[in-house]
Amino acid sequence: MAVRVYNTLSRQKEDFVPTVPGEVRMYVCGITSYAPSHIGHARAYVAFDVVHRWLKRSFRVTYVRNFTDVDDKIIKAAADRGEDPKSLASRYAAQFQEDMARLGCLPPEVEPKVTEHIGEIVAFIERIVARGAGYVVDGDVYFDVAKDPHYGRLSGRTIEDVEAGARVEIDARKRSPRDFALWKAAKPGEPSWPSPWGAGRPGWHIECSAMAAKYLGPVFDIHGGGKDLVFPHHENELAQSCAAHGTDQLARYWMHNGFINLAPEGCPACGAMLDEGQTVEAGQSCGAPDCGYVYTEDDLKMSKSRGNFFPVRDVMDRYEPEALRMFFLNTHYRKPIQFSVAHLQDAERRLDKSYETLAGMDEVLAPLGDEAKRAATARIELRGTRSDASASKPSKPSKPGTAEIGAEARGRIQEALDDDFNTAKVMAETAELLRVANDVLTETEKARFGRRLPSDERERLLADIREVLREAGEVLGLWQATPEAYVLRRRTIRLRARGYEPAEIEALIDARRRARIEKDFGRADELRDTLVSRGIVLKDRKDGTTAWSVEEA
RNA sequence: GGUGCCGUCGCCAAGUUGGUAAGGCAUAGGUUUGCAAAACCUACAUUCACCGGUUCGAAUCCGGUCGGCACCUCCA
Repeated sequence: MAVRVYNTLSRQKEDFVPTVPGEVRMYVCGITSYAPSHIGHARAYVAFDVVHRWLKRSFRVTYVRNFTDVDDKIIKAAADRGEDPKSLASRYAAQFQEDMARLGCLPPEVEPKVTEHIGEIVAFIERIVARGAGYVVDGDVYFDVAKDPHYGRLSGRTIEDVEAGARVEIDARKRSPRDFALWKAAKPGEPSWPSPWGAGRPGWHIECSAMAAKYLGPVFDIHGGGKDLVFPHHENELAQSCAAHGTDQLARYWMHNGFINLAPEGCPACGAMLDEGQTVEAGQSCGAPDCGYVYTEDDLKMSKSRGNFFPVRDVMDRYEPEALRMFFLNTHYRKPIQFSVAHLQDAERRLDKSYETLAGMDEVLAPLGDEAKRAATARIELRGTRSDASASKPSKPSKPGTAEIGAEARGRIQEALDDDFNTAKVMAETAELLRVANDVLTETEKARFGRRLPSDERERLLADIREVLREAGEVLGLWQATPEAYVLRRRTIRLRARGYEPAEIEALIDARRRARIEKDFGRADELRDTLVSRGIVLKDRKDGTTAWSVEEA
């Protein structure tokens, strides 16, 4: 088994064989930095972050993601605010990097900006013109699509299709309506740079070709981006790069992630659509039979169409960033995702629960020290399968004994990741492992194994599972926080949202503890009711201590 | 008009180079608990929008129908 990647160019999964053995060069189109990044950006870069992380385990990876920081939209946004385009663009670029960090995305190896590569871009255009694939009109330079016999191969359109569907205003100066600008002559008041064709700025598309060539060479391994970029952006990049380099391919594998769709104007719980023009208010319940979901303030904000500019940071301020990430990873990267509050809350609950289990495991494993961990690490090793590595047999689902659970899960997770980065499958596997771990932690494993496990076997099993989860988490970019810290932080956030001090809650819990010791259950229940009314959920443990968590306000 | 994608349990969602339907949420029983909560166990799609075809065998391949979405203009 090797890593397999769905290639948009061939419309099928292919074995991943990098051009240079052991090395991967990937380019993913970054953002045009003129506004806060939205959840669609978040989805895309989380998807490629997993690609990055997974390939890094077995290859030396160079991941390049650009910032387009000169462009019509930036110029317009800056003009609207009376701000300098360059400073506006760099402000949003910095903000984007912050957002990505909060989402747990590793920074790419290179994050080039267009304005810092004008020289390379001009040289690139010169090469295209020299090869006869570009032409100059009044200080503009256009790419001559007719010179590319393969044009349309990526998006599956013929040249006729493109012309027939062209809604662009026809520019008589262009030889063909499908020709696109490589270089745009400067207009008054716009940022511009000198060039052989006069002052101007790069057209869209060319920056990616030029910067990819600089950092990755004329032909590299993976080129990625959102599905919307297939046409015209990537189609044009492919055409112009091949023209400039005299090659017939740019990237061996073209990867495109699916879109995020905003929740429809309807019930987030049952999905019942609202009628045209019908509105709901917070507190109103869903009219669908058997639903009765009560709309919250948030639902309305979320479901209200705010176009695509639904900023990630707003979502992350309101919900756990890691939960947003988990929500994305629960769906395969090529599938569309419906964004809704209900789904996000579901992810948040799952994440909280997983961290609680992780915290429980760490509690058991901590006293054992590093030796147990090292032993588990030696048993478990999660890495991508290199095409040049010896083939491993796909593991068949079986009824594994405690010694095999970790290793077999690891095998299935590896297969899932190798199979076009199937994170949804990985999430399912980790859910199983979490269940086994909980089983052992609550000492209810008898039903599963037919016997109570002796403590050394329990510890070994927990260590194995912990190790698989740690490694899977490393690839998914999940569970990177210390479980104990996470649980504490979540509790604090929710407590604050409800306006309670940890100390006053602890005091109530302690009072109840004393009442229980005195077998004054009436008083204990009374205190619990008080706590429950404040959204505090108590979990009495076997050792007499009480764990607690706070429900969402 | 052109191009492409999708339609799997009440909801979310894997599985699509054919071999007999992962996982999560919800729900119903149960174990556990002073009572709870949490956790765990069990149950929950003979069926994959519909119709027809190929095949020993199809959710997976082919044809058609219906439904949804995206792109063709800036977009992750």
